[in-house]
Amino acid sequence: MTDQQKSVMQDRGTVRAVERALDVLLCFRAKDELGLTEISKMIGLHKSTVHRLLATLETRGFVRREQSDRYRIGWSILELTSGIYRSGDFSTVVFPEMTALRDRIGETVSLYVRSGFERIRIQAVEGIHAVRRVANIGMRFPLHIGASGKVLLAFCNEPLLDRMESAGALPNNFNKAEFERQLEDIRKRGYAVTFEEREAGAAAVAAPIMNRQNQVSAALSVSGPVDRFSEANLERFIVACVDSANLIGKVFPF
Amino acid sequence: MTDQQKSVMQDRGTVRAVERALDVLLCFRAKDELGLTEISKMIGLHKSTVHRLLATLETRGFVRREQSDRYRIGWSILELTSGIYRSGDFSTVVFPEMTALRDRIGETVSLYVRSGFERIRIQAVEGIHAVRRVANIGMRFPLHIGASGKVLLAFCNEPLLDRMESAGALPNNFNKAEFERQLEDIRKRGYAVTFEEREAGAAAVAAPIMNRQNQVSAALSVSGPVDRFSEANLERFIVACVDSANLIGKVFPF
DNA sequence: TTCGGTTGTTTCACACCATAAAACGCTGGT
DNA sequence: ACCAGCGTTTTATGGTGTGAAACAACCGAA
Repeated sequence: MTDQQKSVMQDRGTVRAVERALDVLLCFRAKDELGLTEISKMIGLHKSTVHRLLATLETRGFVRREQSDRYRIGWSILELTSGIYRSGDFSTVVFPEMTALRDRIGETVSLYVRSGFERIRIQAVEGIHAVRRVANIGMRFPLHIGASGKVLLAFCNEPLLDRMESAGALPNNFNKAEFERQLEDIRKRGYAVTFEEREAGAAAVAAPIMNRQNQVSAALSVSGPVDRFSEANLERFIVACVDSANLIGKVFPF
Repeated sequence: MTDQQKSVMQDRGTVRAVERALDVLLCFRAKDELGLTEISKMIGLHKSTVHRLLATLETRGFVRREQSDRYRIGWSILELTSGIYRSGDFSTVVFPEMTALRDRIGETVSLYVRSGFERIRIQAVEGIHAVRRVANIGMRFPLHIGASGKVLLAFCNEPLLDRMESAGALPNNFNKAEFERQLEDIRKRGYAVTFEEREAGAAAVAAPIMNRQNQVSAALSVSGPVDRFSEANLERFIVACVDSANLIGKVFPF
């Protein structure tokens, strides 16, 4: 163990073994079936260490093994998610309003929150045109790409963009001045619109959900294929999305 | 630390600190907002220990704090769930078939797997009569109560009931001989029917989903108010449920 | 205001336990 | 038969997780 590692791990007030175990769990974001050696390479730990961590995770149901040598996320994770939306009355207010918005405009409605320098899609209601059900709830995306990311950045009180820059969370050729102008525009309008930014062929409208302290707590977005985001539709989408976001922000105690 | 504790923790091949951290996480099954001292009382650890564990969990996004002193489950949990159904093609086979079954009969369709001495509802499609959306996916129930629990027990190759008995997972006044007869009956019929067993006013039909090794891998259930489980309907429910379970078992590589 | 009783937070010395290397069995491919 | 890769087990070492105690900040009661 190097001196650098030593000095880093000194006095952080955290438990190293636990951090490593959680890192093992987070490996399953990338792939939903992993072998022991595979994991040990991903996080740079010794096989035996990972083995013990996995055994520990298994006793509590956080990982499971299907046949013999392949590990998967365990069912305990599900138990914890069932309570995640219970904050206040997520299921009686937010989800119904998202569904109503989807029914009004027909496109996919998503809800994002910020976590660190990323955003997480914490809930989604599929558009009526959706051919396949993509269950990518929980997925992370960068903050600086996509309508809802920009909304979360634009209405954030702290100088988040600066912190991202100094943390190296932005690409090298990132035009910060231009981006700041975009954010200013979003703040003025009260919503964001993007075309084929995060995904080719896709467009999105996003509006901020503000809490009572007038801080942005989430972003509500409407997204779908660009060809359905015509001039006429776009106006409808914007109005509907902003309205729903305002309504949720008024009612929901984020 | 007592000698008893020492001897217990010897040679388990697991990491104590990690087990404790996971126990902290599992506290959020009972309540979705907890204070530090509250947790420390629940699992019998010192405040400072829990504090360090929570700080560690927070760095990886497994818990979050809303205002200052209240802890909640973090968003990282959501990231892990998104991949949980990806085993094989859960979303393209199992979920559509469950939805189709619901559309055929109108009642709530649930999917359970066994985890230890309990069953977990890993997916559900609400019946058309459902007034409120109950998002209790991930919820645990005993194996010996309810139609799907009995199915999981009946078609389990190992002597699970014996192990439950010796582990004290059964109530004191449990009539094991009678229960064994019920299981034998379920094995003969190929499905289970219960009336007001787990919940007052509710009835359920459940059928096993068998994998290629002819082991039960899950239980599919149809449930609703008893008054809709009349003689005539019941027959339809049973046939439809068994059919869907067979279909899923054939296609899905559990 | 001044208490007492809560919180959550920080510090610190000591014993303990997590660690990684190495050796082990096992399986599958060549 | 061989090798390469896997997961598992064992072991000595010293790093590190631990809980008591002291601390700070809050709240309601007297």
